[in-house]
Amino acid sequence: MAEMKYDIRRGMLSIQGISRNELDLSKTFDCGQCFRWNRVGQNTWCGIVNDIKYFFKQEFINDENIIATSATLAEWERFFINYFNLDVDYSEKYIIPEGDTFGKDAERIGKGIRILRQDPWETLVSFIISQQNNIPKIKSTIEKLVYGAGNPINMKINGGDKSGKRFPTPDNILSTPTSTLQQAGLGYRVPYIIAAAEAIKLKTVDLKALYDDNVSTKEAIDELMQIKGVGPKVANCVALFGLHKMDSFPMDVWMKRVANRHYNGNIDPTVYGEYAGLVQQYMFYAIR
DNA sequence: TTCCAGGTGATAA
DNA sequence: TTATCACATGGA
Repeated sequence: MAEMKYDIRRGMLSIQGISRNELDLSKTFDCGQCFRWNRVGQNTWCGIVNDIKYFFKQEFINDENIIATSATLAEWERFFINYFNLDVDYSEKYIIPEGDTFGKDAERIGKGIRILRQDPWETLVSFIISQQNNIPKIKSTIEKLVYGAGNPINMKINGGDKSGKRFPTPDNILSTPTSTLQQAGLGYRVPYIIAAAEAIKLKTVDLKALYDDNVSTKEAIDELMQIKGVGPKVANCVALFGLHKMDSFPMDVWMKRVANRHYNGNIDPTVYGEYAGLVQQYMFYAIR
């Protein structure tokens, strides 16, 4: 990656030197891996990370990819480069075999997606909610859950403060009345969310330990599946988007469609190499 | 009204 | 081991 150049104008940090193929915010935030980044204007997104509300804007001027953000330079360097995984050159991390035409097409369409390093607990809750649900409803359910069960905070927004809610902790979930959880629209997933909160609180499942690179993807998935309501699909999503196990390969209805249409009903993720999960996201983005 | 959504657990064979 | 079914909710 070329060296990043920074410019600060009117309090907004501007970043140049990242190509469109390396980071495309629209694809990254809309590819279904995250549910709390919302488009608030043309090429502009707003999201809450580390209890701070951030704005990101991406513009392509004369082929130059310019990212503007409310994050400070220190926040960008200390947190977001890692969050967007920008210290890794994706092009060397996966393989799409010759003759895999759908794989090549998906790569072309999806290039610019980054696999975000999201909070593991938030990812676990989010993907339990995602089951048998559509993306707009997942987003609204998560918002209602945060509003109903999260602790209030003063969020920093462009220097000012505004009250908001923190993503509910396992303790928050366990101390929230079931009726409140129901009102968030969780449906039959309420006991699953409670089971997840208990597993984390009792350390039956230790997300921090699973994050370690020495823990294999299979070990992490097996442990996550101890939680009632977490099956192979949700466990793979948590492993990929929350634990950064890049070879996780979630198989959902859309990927089954991909398999049926392009791979004779069966995809072998191992052919795509150590970042197979990234290829999965290219495919998911391309088919939807 | 019916169908569907980034599935899973329980049950039966 | 695999196949089938119920499960809440809300948008299209």
